[in-house]
Amino acid sequence: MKIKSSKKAKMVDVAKLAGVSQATVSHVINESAPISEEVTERVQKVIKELNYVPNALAKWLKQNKTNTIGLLIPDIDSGYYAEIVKEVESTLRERGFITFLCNTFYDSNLEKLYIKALIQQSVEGILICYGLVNKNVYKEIYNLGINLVVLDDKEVVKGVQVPSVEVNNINGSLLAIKHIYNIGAKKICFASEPLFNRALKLRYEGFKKAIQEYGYKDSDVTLYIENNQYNKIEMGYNIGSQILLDSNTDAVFASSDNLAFGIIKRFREHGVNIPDDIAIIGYDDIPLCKIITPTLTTISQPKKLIAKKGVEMLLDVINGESSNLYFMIEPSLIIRESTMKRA
Amino acid sequence: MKIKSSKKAKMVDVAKLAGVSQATVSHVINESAPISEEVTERVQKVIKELNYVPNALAKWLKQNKTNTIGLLIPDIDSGYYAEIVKEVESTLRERGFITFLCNTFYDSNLEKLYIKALIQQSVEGILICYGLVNKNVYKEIYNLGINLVVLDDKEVVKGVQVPSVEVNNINGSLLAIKHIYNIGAKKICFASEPLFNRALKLRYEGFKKAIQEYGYKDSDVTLYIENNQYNKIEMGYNIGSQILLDSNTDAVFASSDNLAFGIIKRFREHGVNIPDDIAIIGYDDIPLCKIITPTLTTISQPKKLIAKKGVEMLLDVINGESSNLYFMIEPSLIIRESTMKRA
DNA sequence: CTGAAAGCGCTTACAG
DNA sequence: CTGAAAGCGCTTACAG
Repeated sequence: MKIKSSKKAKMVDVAKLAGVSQATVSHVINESAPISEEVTERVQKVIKELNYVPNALAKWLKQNKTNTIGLLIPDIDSGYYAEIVKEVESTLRERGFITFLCNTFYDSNLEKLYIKALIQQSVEGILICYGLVNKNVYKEIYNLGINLVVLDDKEVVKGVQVPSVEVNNINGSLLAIKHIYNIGAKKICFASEPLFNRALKLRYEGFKKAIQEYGYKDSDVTLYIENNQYNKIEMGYNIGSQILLDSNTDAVFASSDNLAFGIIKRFREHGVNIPDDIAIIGYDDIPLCKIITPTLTTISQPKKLIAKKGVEMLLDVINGESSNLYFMIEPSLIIRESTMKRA
Repeated sequence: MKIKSSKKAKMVDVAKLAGVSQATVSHVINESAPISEEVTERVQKVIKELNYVPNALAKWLKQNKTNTIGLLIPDIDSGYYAEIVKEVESTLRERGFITFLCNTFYDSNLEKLYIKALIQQSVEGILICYGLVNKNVYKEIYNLGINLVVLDDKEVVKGVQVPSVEVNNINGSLLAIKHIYNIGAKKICFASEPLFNRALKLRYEGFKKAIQEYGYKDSDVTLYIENNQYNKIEMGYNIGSQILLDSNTDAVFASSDNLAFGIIKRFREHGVNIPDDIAIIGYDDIPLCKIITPTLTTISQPKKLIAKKGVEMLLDVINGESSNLYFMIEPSLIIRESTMKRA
């Protein structure tokens, strides 16, 4: 679409054509003063005529306020974060904020780049939906006095806790292993991508705690933890073949649904019957769990609640309200076909 | 994180503390004049000391340039758009642009709201990744002289074609039906969400053209086109049960992969063997096609190429370069298990 | 190599 | 109910 030759109208152009001052135009637009009906109509007519659109940059600069929030996610292409984003955006929109979404790919350089850009754009606050790869960035944000809330992480900067919302990952693993125990699995395993963040570490901690609690001996437990970070489904696919080499596994606990999907794909290719030969349970409860064959038993993260709480906390921080700066949410077990033995 | 009590430093603060003029600080930061090494170092030291971050709003206002681009997608929670977004963002970043991502949910009000917000924020251009629900908005954007490129749509505003990139949807359907014909399907059907946009309409057109070309009689063809727009997988799930009522269908052509997934889910629940009882082919080639059971034969959209072409075209429009304002990309057939009969 | 000054397009006390 | 004027935090010719 070609740029029209006519220049963009400014507020002063509207004022001139309407025969009023610029201040009056501003008041009409923002309803910030009681302008007479006659003048109001005249101004509005000119605004339409000139296709006038206020320049938000100028407004924000003057007001020292932008009503914008930065949102950092690691991977747009994950059902989990997609749901969080939707909820965060709509909640913020209701509260009059615009969201700037940034996708970091877990790349430490991109994390820095985006946060710098957001700060330069004078966002009112930043909501980070995962534990940053580069923990130093928390300190940088702190030093600049930027309002910040983090989901799924817990950090202390200079003795001050970063406001955060977490799901109880320890209990998530406990729920998973309890279920596996209840369906009678004797030989079990824990499959995970590298434990590069707090959530994954805690799931592993919870797993270790759970096997003690349910009396699994070390010889009945195998760990498959990848060394390198890459596509989760592929990681699962590779782990799947390792599991098959240990022919006596009864149940797999995967640290994420996507990992479980990869494992399932491998099992399926080798004619392994799920759950009769091997049961499998995931983590996250992304929408796909209901679509896959077999449908996937998993630990549900209350994503809407996480998002809502995070937004609430951030708005409190912005408004200087001293609310709780930490909130823990409990996960739950969703039982589906992948652990429902027929016999 | 609490707001630190110290105020944010401005350029003038840096200037004072470094004992130079504001202009000099600006030149150091932007390397816009040959400042002596000694002064440069002094200024940079103060910048660090004060944690100074330039205010982009002020800069952009003065320069009348933002290096930002608005990106509109209808649904972040779709593998298709997620891939497009990734490619668009990274391509734009290489070219020095920041992307503002907006998720419209196919909601005509949100479309307007976001576009207005983007224009007020003075983006250099807008890239829309789907046919807008509200076609009038194209005209509004045109009237404001905003640089625009659209993917997967083709519109003319006031006699001027909106710059756009399309995939050849007619040929996509031809490829699909040709394949269905080749595997020997006699009774076939076309399943689709409502034909609310150009891409879906063209896929339907292509389907009609294809059945003629391959000699299917009307009595061998059934249409399942939903009346209401809702979750695609659920739509597919519902269409799936309708297809099963017509017990003699040999092959299904679904207008999107997600729709196909819903159909597959229903078939599976009823013990229908895919592809031996009924073959199925989707459209889009989202990553999930390789994961699902059975893996899904589909028409591949070259998403990276679409994204790259779109960005390229938008940058051309912004720079006033008179490139081609329309580009058509050819789809291809990806054969997987869902149409690979064993016998 | 460095600085004084105008100006980007708005908002907002304040005066009348 | 309306307007004159200062100022938000930068950039950029221009002068020296």
